[in-house]
Amino acid sequence: MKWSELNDNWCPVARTLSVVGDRWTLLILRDCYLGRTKFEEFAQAGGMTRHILADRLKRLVEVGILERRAYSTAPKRYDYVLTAKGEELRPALTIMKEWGKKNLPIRRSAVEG
Amino acid sequence: MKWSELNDNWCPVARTLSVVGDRWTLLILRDCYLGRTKFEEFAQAGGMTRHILADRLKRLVEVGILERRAYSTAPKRYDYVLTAKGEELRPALTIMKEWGKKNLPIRRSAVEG
DNA sequence: ACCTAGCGTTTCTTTCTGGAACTTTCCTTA
DNA sequence: TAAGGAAAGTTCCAGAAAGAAACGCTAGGT
Repeated sequence: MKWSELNDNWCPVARTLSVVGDRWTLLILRDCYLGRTKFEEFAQAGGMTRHILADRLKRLVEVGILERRAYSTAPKRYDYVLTAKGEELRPALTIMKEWGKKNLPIRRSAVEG
Repeated sequence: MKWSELNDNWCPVARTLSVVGDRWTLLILRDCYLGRTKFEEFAQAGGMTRHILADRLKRLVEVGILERRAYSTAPKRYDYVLTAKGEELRPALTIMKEWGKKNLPIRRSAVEG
């Protein structure tokens, strides 16, 4: 089965994962929940390449999790803000945060957010 | 940043995703929550190739989300069962299930689990 | 005129994934 | 006792996706 065929899967979990289930998308969402909205912010904080970032943002907008909003007209600039739909996924990330804190402690440094 | 560098990231969400954040791992977990335990069951239900499945199962065992347990010694056979650690991620999948049901309705058929 | 910021896009190389057959170890059935 | 099958992986190859890093575009600052 191809990843793209998952969006009509019988299982709602599979359909959700067809949208947010890849390596970087959930990390972008985390950044959104932390208040980031701009391309450059995601690019610097997220760690993925700009290439991938542009692609994932487009997909998140298409599916209605983020909204692409012009915040400046003179030099055309857009940022990305969470929609209500996007907010509904926040609890899932919260669970992952707690799980990571508890089960995957950092070895190199003790800093934690 | 490479995916593998994520396991010592400052962010607990990132660390969690370094373990379960890829295309198929969460789908394997879904199967676990549905009661599947055997390699062949995952292979048939999940839709991923056996290749990838073997790799992901190994990783889930290494990190302690699943336990590889011999259920037959004569022909050596193993199955994979959730640990307590693994059970703790169930709520995240539940949220994704609900989100998918609500926000990504099926177009082709009306069957739903 | 030149530099910088913001938001992507392009190119090239490396890594990962999909598909399908193959292996190994036993068990069953004829 | 030979044939066939089941379970749990492995191996091989072609094609898709990701990483790195530079390039492009628009517009404002100096």
